[in-house]
Amino acid sequence: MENNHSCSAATDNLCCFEELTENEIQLLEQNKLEVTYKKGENICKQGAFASHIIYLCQGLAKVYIENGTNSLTLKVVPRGGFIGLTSLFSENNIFQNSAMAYQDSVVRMFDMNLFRKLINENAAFASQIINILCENSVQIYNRFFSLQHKQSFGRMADILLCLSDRIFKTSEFDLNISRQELADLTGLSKEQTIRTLKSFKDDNFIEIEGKTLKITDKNSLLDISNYG
Amino acid sequence: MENNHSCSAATDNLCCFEELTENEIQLLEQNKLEVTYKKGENICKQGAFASHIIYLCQGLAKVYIENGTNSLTLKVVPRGGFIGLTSLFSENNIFQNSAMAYQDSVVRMFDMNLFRKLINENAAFASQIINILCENSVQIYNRFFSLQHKQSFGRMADILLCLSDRIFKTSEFDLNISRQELADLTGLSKEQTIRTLKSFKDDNFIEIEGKTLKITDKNSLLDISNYG
DNA sequence: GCAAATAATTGATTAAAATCAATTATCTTT
DNA sequence: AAAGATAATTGATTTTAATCAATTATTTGC
Repeated sequence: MENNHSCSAATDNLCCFEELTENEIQLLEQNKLEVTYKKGENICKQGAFASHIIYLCQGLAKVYIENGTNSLTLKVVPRGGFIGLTSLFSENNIFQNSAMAYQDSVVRMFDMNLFRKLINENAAFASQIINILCENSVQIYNRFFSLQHKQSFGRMADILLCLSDRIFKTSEFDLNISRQELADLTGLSKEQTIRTLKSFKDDNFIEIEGKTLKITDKNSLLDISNYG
Repeated sequence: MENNHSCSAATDNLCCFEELTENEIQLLEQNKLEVTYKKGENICKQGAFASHIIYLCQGLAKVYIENGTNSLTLKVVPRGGFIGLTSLFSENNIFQNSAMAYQDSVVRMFDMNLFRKLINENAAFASQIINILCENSVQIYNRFFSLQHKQSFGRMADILLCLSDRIFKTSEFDLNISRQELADLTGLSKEQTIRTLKSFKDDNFIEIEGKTLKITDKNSLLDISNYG
């Protein structure tokens, strides 16, 4: 499993819209809604009616699963990612997960039935959606494995590498989420999250300066991710 | 999250093949391989070349993710389920997970590129595959949540309810997998698995007679699953 | 059917991380 | 800028389940 640090990102660079015809794009455009969310706002709630497929144009969001007590961040969705794709599943018109904006975000909402119709009529488009779903599954599986079998250091290394490689695409980035959010990503308590971060800092694997986090020793993090 | 006991099954009753034309079915049939696996044998290995999509005709299997040290059972695949669908994902010709036969099993193997071709040419078929992928994702997400946020009793309740409701479809079934396999399903050690099972037995939620397991108090298990 | 091997069980100990409790830092609002 | 609120940090304690070690059942191969 080298190089497989269980990224929680949904990197849908694959642009499915390219497969649509002029007409189909127009249909989508005519029926789309554009909505702005502020940092911290809910984009959708688990259990609510899923009337639309949500496409994140700008910003950053998390998709999470919750019950009364606990919350688990399933994935981080960057610009270009979809939210609510699992509700495409027939006879399933409710959101299976919640989503929240990590940053101020802009989304486009496409009518669910229209989206389904496009899938049923345009195989190339459907094929792209399949790609997205598959890639997404692979990432969640690896993340699942990470949280299940690695302990605090490995989990933290995985998440930091993911954020760096997949989300921000630079070794130095503004970690503008709270420690609690980071804890939800690692599946640790916020206290344990803080202690683990501190340990990485003391070992000079990372630097933290205010909200800015810099990975200074990626190889060590990779080692920790792969156990060591 | 009522009624959502994080089932690990892939219940693809949705039969995607119905959407294929005579010609397409013939194409698939002409290029299929049929292979038999004995209990315990590997059906596919993570990292190996994924030349075929695997369809489980008979038997029962698990899909799991592994590294050198640990293994995590992602899902139980009953008759009618697919293995290796995530490898449909373009430019990804390796199996992302391993699969092993829980029981003697028969599979059909469909050429990956042919399968991709059918998806690209038959939108209704593609749509069914999307359904399967979505349903599968929802189940794995719930399972992920269960293992992440529930403790031993809740996890065990989830798995027993899943096996009963989704896989065997009866409250009394032959649990012909080892305690270690059950441990992999619950994400617990085999010792803890045994202790948890024993506790359920002592509380008269289940009866164990040799390899036969009978759920005698489903409501209590549901309560435990939903925390209590 | 018996021996060896494998699996299941039980108890004792340890370890990892959660929780609890208190303090300090940072952000918000006016 | 001050006050209050929220978030971050640190230390102490507890909890859960893993690990370790030993024993008992059950299979399997001959």
